[in-house]
Amino acid sequence: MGKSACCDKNGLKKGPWTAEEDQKLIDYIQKHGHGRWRTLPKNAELKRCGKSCRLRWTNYLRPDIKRGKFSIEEEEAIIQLHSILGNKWSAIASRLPGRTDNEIKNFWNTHIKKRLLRMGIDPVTHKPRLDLLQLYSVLNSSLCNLSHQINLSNLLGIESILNPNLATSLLSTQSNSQDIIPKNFQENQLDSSYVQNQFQSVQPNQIQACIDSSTQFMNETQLLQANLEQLSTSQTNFNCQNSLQGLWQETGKYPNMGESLMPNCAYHEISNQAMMKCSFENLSNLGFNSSMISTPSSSTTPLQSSSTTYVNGGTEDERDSNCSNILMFDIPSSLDVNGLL
DNA sequence: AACAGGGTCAACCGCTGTTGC
DNA sequence: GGCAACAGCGGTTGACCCTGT
Repeated sequence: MGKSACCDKNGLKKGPWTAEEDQKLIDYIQKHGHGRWRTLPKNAELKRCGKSCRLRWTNYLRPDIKRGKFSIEEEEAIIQLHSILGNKWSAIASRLPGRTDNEIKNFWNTHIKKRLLRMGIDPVTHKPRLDLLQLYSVLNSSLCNLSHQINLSNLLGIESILNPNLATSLLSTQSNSQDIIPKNFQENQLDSSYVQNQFQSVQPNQIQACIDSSTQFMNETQLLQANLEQLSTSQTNFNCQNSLQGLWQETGKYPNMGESLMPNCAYHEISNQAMMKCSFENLSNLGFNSSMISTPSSSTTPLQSSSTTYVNGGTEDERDSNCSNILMFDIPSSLDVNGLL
């Protein structure tokens, strides 16, 4: 369908450019400037279509192109810009000097997208993946049925550390479902096979009800993120910050984190996942079969004493590891963690 | 050494938006 | 307003490279 490719006409060349072709194009553009791409190939004695010449110039030959690996700052900027602009690669590229839309698009598809997926974040919405949320909802629903045996305040063990509102809200959600908050954690160890049976018996209307409560849960995580911000003692100073702030002012839109957040380039979405991780790990502590509970990072890294989260790692693995570090909550040593968990 | 599988990225394709007549 | 030419964008492809077996 549609018109035929321009290069099909007149036996124009396709495929990789040779050094000779590159030189011809560079020489011509240096002499005459770019533009009028349609007539450029003929004038430059190139057997290419204008489109191909434009692409070669803008994506590869342009003198102001910055080549090489993306820095962490650039990566953070891309993630943030993508959360605002979506797949508007040219708009994103215009805010990253020296990078082309094609380069950013490729980098997104080959690196960032996969990393976000690994972290349980939907690369389209920049929120925790719906399937994980639904899993949480279903588990939550199962917990509704089992509420006589579950100490939900223990389930939300991080509440007192991070955001009492979150737990309070969830608890009230639970009590709206006629839940009763039991008294003591020792009584509440779950038999995983029993939970699995409950899991299978969940009705669609129960699932919907709990998806609704999960929506509230997500809203509350935004408050949680604000608290996490306060916990962080080191603010990362990214080059993109001014650019992003300008963009936020232009669009009036913050990167889906909730208006209460201060704009900076820290990866706020982490907090959503961190919340899920905590919830899942607490579920694990309650005896859920690990095969039922997929945590973004299954390791049980010890709680960190430092609250600095930004590490300028180099390799892919290191960056993943850094993300994992960000997920770790900072627990003051004065707190009795064992008591909370 | 040979092969398979996966990752990367330059280049292409098809579509849409803009401009000029 | 309608049309054609052109520029630009985002999605996709395929050649190449690397790594593991």
